[in-house]
Amino acid sequence: MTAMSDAAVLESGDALAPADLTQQIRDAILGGEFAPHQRLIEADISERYAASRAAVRTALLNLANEGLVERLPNRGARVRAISIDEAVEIVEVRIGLETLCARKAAENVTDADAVELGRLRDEISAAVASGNLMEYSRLNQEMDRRIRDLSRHATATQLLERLRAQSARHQFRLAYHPGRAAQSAPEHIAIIDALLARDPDAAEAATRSHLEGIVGVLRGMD
Amino acid sequence: MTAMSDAAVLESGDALAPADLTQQIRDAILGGEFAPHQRLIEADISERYAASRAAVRTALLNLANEGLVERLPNRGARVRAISIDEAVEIVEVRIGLETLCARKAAENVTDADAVELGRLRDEISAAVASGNLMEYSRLNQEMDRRIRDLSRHATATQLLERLRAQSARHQFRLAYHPGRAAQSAPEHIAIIDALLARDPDAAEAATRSHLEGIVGVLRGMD
DNA sequence: ATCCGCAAGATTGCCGACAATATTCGCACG
DNA sequence: CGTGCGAATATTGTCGGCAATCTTGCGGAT
Repeated sequence: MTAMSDAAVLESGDALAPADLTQQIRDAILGGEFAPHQRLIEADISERYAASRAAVRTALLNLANEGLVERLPNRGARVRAISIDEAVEIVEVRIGLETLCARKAAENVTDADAVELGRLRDEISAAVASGNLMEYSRLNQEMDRRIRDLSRHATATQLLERLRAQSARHQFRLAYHPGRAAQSAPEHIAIIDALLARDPDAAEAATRSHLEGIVGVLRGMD
Repeated sequence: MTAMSDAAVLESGDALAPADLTQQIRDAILGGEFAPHQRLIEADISERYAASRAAVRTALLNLANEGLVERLPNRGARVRAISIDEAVEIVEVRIGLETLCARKAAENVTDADAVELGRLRDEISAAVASGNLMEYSRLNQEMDRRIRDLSRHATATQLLERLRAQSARHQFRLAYHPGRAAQSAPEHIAIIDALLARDPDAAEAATRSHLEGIVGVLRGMD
């Protein structure tokens, strides 16, 4: 029989394993609970989540790998802040990776995939027409994930997922940029159409064009 | 207590810090002392390098981030084996990243850089002419690093360095592929010439052409 | 003879405590 | 009143030991 720990704050009962803890902290960062540049002191987090310091340490190591936090030697971890310049760099890299994926994806579209893509296309149109930005943003992510899956390119997929996590905050801001949806929606439709046509060149061109548009908008943001 | 000669595997007396230990294990993997798929048992490595098991653990975590080892939950770490397919994927990704860097680099070449690049060009020619493959391979790496520096693109640079470490073994085999130097040398020269001409389009084209050649050779290897 | 369960060994995962390092604050000194 | 030095504090880094988990080898039942 284990003694009940009354030090637990949010989680009652059992201590968190590092894997779960990593997810919790990740969500907290992505959700804005931990602000950029905020120091993540192991003891504090340990107490907050009722986990051992070793577990916190492991979790922070994981998140550092993903690029969500940065670790300064002997000076601890803090939430990594992605500057506009870095966000631009990330999108520039995404151009190289996503065009590759788009091209591969276009070669791998099965008839079943085509049906799914067609439905996604309609849902995107509907979301934009009804001005539902939240849904539109979700569908964009869904589409990007679908393309990564179709590409069957593990290396590019892995790198893209890392980059997406890092720039999640900017991605979010972008979605609510005035007039952004109106411009990007046709671009997304164009990418899907290229995939449906099994046309790698068109898929690459549409993807590149879309991402270059994002670079332009990012550069325009303060 | 300053670091002493690190040539010996067994350091008597002093324990190794995780940072140094990471480098030692990295070198051992890249140097072939640890074969692909070989299990890296923490206790064994701990004894071999006279380091604590925690230090070994940290080092293995670092190397897992870099993609040199893979960690199976509750089953330890082993040297990651890069298949030909994966090597092809890596080069495909490198196309996207290195063309980006080449383009940026071409825009950043100063007169001083041009002198250095010219010297590198001559050295490459000389190494090929004299059939010094080892030197040629070294110069290729030197050139790639130079281009990354010139690109001033931290994101792409970081990803490229990871990928290079992962595919070091294939990179090595490639360098000694029959007739490989004769074909790739002109391609490298072309890249340097494009940089010297400050021509981003030419730099991108030359880089892409070069890497696509590597993809072809890799696909031809068993 | 073969297969299944079970115990013994091997190996990683986790934790609390201690040591090392960086930062901050007080205090004497110019 | 500013400045450099040193102690006190805050925080991370490291270690050895124990618990959890996986693998392996053995014995008995069919």
